[in-house]
Amino acid sequence: MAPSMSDDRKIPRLDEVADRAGVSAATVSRFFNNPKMVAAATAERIREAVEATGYVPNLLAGGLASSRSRLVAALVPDIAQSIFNATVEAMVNELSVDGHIVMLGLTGIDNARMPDLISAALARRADAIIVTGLVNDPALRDLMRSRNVTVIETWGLPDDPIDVAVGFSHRAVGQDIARFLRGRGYRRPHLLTATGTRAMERRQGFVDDWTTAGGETPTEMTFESQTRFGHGRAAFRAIRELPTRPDVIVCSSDWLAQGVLVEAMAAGVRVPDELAVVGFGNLALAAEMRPTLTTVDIDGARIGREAVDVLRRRAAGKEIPDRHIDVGFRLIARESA
Amino acid sequence: MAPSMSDDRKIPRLDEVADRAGVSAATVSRFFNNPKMVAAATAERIREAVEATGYVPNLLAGGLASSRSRLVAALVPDIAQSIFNATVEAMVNELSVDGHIVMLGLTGIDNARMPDLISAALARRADAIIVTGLVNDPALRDLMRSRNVTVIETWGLPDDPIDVAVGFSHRAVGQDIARFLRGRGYRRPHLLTATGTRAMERRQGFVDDWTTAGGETPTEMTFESQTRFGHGRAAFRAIRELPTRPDVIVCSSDWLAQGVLVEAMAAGVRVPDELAVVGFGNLALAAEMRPTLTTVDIDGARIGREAVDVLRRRAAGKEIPDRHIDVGFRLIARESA
DNA sequence: CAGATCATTGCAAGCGCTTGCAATGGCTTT
DNA sequence: AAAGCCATTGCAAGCGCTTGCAATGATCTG
Repeated sequence: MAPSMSDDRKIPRLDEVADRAGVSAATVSRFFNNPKMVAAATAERIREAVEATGYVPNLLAGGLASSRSRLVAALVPDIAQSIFNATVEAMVNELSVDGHIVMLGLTGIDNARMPDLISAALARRADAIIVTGLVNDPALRDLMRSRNVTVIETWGLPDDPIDVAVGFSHRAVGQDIARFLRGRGYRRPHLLTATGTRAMERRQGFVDDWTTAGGETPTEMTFESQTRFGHGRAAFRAIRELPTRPDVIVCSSDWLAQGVLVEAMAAGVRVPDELAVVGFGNLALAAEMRPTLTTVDIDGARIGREAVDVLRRRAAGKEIPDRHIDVGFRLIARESA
Repeated sequence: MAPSMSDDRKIPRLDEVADRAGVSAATVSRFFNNPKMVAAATAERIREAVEATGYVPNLLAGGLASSRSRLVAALVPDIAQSIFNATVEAMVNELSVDGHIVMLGLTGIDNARMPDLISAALARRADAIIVTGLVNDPALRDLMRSRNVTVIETWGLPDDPIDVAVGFSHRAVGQDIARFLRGRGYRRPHLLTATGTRAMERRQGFVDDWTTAGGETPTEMTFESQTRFGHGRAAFRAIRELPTRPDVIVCSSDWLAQGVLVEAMAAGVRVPDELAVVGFGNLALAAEMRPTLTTVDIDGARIGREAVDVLRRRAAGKEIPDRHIDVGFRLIARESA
């Protein structure tokens, strides 16, 4: 009944468990951290003592002594309706198997809180820091490199990773989309791009491939903020005013694409005959709405798993031969293009 | 260039900063934890020393000594496309202002991993544990109550909270929907419900209100798993086979509702004239798709903020007078009903 | 001007665990 | 039967910080 703050019943400690089991604290410690070192009979007595006392190890103390925190920081821009959620989810699930916890840090779509969050992670002596946003500040990169911490950059493949990168080539995505649309005979693409670095890389990949192949420079619009439905809507209307109407709209996110689609349907524009649409992300909706959306699928969960795999290899003392781990992507052709 | 694991440059400690600033370690500690206690001139020297050494406090050691971890555990079923994300996002953002970090735990939709995650949180001596899933095991509830940790249950208002609850009455939601539909003249509701405890409470609220007001017992279907688009689709088709066709479908999630809607449109059924649909959650899509969805909006971010507010009040030594904090809900009438 | 008050600071004893090293005793091996 | 090996366990010295208590000097107070 009383609020839990007030009852300060004593919390059992390691040595009490040890006393009860008739062994030293060291043995109980080993029971938790290195079970194969303790004899079966002893282990059983310890197990009973733990049970009886309701002992829960103090990992703050343990971490201090061993300088292993069993804490991994996951730093993402946001989780509201983020494309990164599958990655975070996979990471959290994989790591909890190993007895690690994850600190969730939200850097903001502009990554403004990145420095503070990295500090917070280092202050807790995180075993690893996994970021999806970009860390541009050289001082920060150096700080992380100077610490005994694994750093994994995900969802992209920077030329010179801080440590290890798990992701795919955004440029290649753009190129693939260009190639695909060319193959389908489209002539006048219009690009709808968010101003983020990666969306811009995809855009550049598209433009380069398209023009190199003799296509005209695509018309385009960019958006400052995170792209949502509303932007897609507005964009569709703006596009209708264009002197030469595009025959396909290439969006930097499925949200954007979905907005365009909804507005196109409302305007009675036939998709893809009059106007085709391509998205990016393959959200749950993409395959469910009508028309179904042609988009690019990234296996976000796999990115999370691969990242954890790197951590495991490190923990096992193995070297990571290739600092770039490419998980690729898949262009999924559906009804909209 | 070398992987960061290998260069073990020495990490600066508190006393090195102290030496450099010509003060004792205690003073530097106070500089970080209780700045108003140190003289301005001294603070400035310390600041410089911190800067020069690149010192980052070791919060494992600090937490051990002070028995304050500045760690809050957030335990949610999942984050894939979860209705709880706004709550988690708000919490993380609010807490980082106070210098707290949040440990994200995914309990699974059946809450199977809840016990392990609570142990993990207690092992890190979390200052607070915030759960959205239900903690049914009495032993677990007692364990948490016996520890010096604030426990906040969210998204519901259990009769006897472990500590504090922030949420709303699911029963009342069901009742409100029943009242609303009656007001609009609907007669034959059909319920689509996930088997979760809370969805069931809403269902019960609906049924009780509906029948009490003289309505016939609604037809219904329940789903074992997490409800997605696909379930809504399948449900729609099944409903078409019913002997008496319902005039409104009440879904326990927007996903379900959206699936029904998509399938209804495809089948040429006019919404809401031939068939109305009500959802729950007010996802981003609800207002964007056509027809727009009548649903119930929960201010998830507010739940997160209120929870953090409770933590702050506790930290300030204030008592929490009411252990139930009701954030309410809003039924949003749109086109679909 | 003596005594009291206050703002700063340092001392040193922990906080609860981990782990290198050494000790113990039972088994093998020759 | 002596020597060597191995599995198990205990000892004790930290890990890096916080904080109650006491000391110091400065500023007030009457």
